[in-house]
Amino acid sequence: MTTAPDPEDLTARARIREAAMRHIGEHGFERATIRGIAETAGVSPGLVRHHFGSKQALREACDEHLVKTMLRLHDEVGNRPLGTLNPVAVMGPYRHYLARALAEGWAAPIFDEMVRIGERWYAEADRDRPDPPDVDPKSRAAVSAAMALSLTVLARHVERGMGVDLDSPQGQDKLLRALLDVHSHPILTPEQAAAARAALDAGPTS
Amino acid sequence: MTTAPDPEDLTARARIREAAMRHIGEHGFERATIRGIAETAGVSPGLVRHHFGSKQALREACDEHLVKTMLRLHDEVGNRPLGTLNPVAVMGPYRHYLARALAEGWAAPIFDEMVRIGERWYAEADRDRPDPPDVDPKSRAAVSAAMALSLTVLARHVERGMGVDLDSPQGQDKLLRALLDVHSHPILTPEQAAAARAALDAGPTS
DNA sequence: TAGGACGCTATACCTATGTATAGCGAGGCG
DNA sequence: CGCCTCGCTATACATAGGTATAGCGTCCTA
Repeated sequence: MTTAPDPEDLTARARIREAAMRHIGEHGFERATIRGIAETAGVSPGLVRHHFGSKQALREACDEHLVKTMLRLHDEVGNRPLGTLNPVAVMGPYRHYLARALAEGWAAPIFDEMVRIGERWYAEADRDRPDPPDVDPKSRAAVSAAMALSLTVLARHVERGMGVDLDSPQGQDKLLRALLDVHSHPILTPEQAAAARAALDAGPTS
Repeated sequence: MTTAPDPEDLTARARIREAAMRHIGEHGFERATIRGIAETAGVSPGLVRHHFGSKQALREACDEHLVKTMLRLHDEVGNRPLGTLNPVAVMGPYRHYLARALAEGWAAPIFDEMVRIGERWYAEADRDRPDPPDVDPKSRAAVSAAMALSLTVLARHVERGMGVDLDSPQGQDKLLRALLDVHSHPILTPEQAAAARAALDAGPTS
C-alpha cells in the first residue's frame, strides 16, 4: 500500500526526511543521530540542519509527513474496522516510525485521528446492535484504537510470540487469521460481562 | 496491588533500582541519566556504577525485578483473562516501566510470560467453544497479549482519547467499562468473519 | 588495637552528538 | 561579465553523560 519512492528521485530534503523516518523507526528518536541520518541520505550533516533547523524540527516534519500519508491511506481504505486491517501492509515502511512515535509518546495527533476514525465506525456499527452501549463511543474508540495499534507498536514481540516473520506472506497470513479469530470470539460471554458490569456498579475494586 | 515501599526502608541498592525504574518509566531508557537516578535515590552517581557496573546492567536488574514482581502478582491474581484486568491497578507504579520496556523492544521475557499465561487461559476457554479454532493457540495468545498490553503501553494516548485521568478512580471505572464493552462485543459478526476467512483462503491480498 | 572489607563520595576523563559558523560552487539575473 | 542567491560541505565548538579511579569513613574481626 505504501511504498518508499526511489531515493534517486527525491530532493535532498525529502531524502533526509525518509532517512530520518527510517533511522528513528529503527533506533528510536534518541538513538538516531543526525550524522547517521545524513549518511543514509547521502548528504552532509550540516545540510540536515540547513533544511530543518534542529533534530526536534526534523522529527516534527516527519510526523507531519506521516499524518499526511495516513490520511491519504484512510481515503483509499475506506471505512473498514481498524482492527481488521493488516498492520504490516497498511503503513508499509513507515510502520516502524509510527510504532516509535506512538510508543515514545509524541504523535498524539496520529492517535487522535485513529480514535476519530474508530468513532465514526462505531457510530455506524452501533445502529444495528441490540443492546445499547452504556459507555461513550469515544472511550470505546480510544480503547480499540490502542488495541489495533498494539500490533504495530509491539510488532517485534508479536512476531517472536508467533514464531514467524511478519514481513513474510506466511507471517501476514498467520497474523490475519489470528486477528480474525480474536475479533470474532469475544473474551467474555454475555453472562460474564453482565456479572462484571454488576460488580462495577456495586462498588470499585481492583 | 503493587505499592512502592517506603524509600527510607530500602537499602541503597534497592533505592537506586526503584529510582531507575521510575526514571526509565518516565523518560525512557535513553533519556534517563545515571546522575538523575542517583539524585532521586539520594546517592552519588558513582554508587550506581559501584552496585550495578553499567547502565545496561542496571536496566537488566530492573527487568529482573519486574519479572519477579509480575510472577508474584500472577499467583495472586489467578487465571483471569488478561484483557479484563485493570491495567493501571495491576502493575501499580511499575506500569510505566513495563510500558517502556515493551515499547522499546527489550523485556522479551516479560511479554513471553504473558503469552504463556494467555495460552493457558485459551486452552481452558477453548474447551467449551463450539467451533474449533483453526489458528494455533500461541499466535492467538500473542495477539491478545499485545492487545491487553496496549492499554499499558499506550496509556497516555488512551488517557487523552478518553479525556480522563487513568490514575483517578473515575478514570479506572470508565476504562474498565470500555474494556468490558469491547471484550464482550466482537468487531466482526460470524458471517463477516467467515467471509474474511474465505477471502484469506482464496488468495493473499492486502 | 591494627587491619581489611565494604559502602560510598568526589573528581576526572573521554566520547558522542547536537549545534553553530564560514565558505564554496553552480545557476540565474542584471 | 559581475554579482547574488542558495543548496551544500567542512570544520569547529560546547556539553551532556557514561565510565573510570582514588580515597574516605565505618564496622567487623583477629
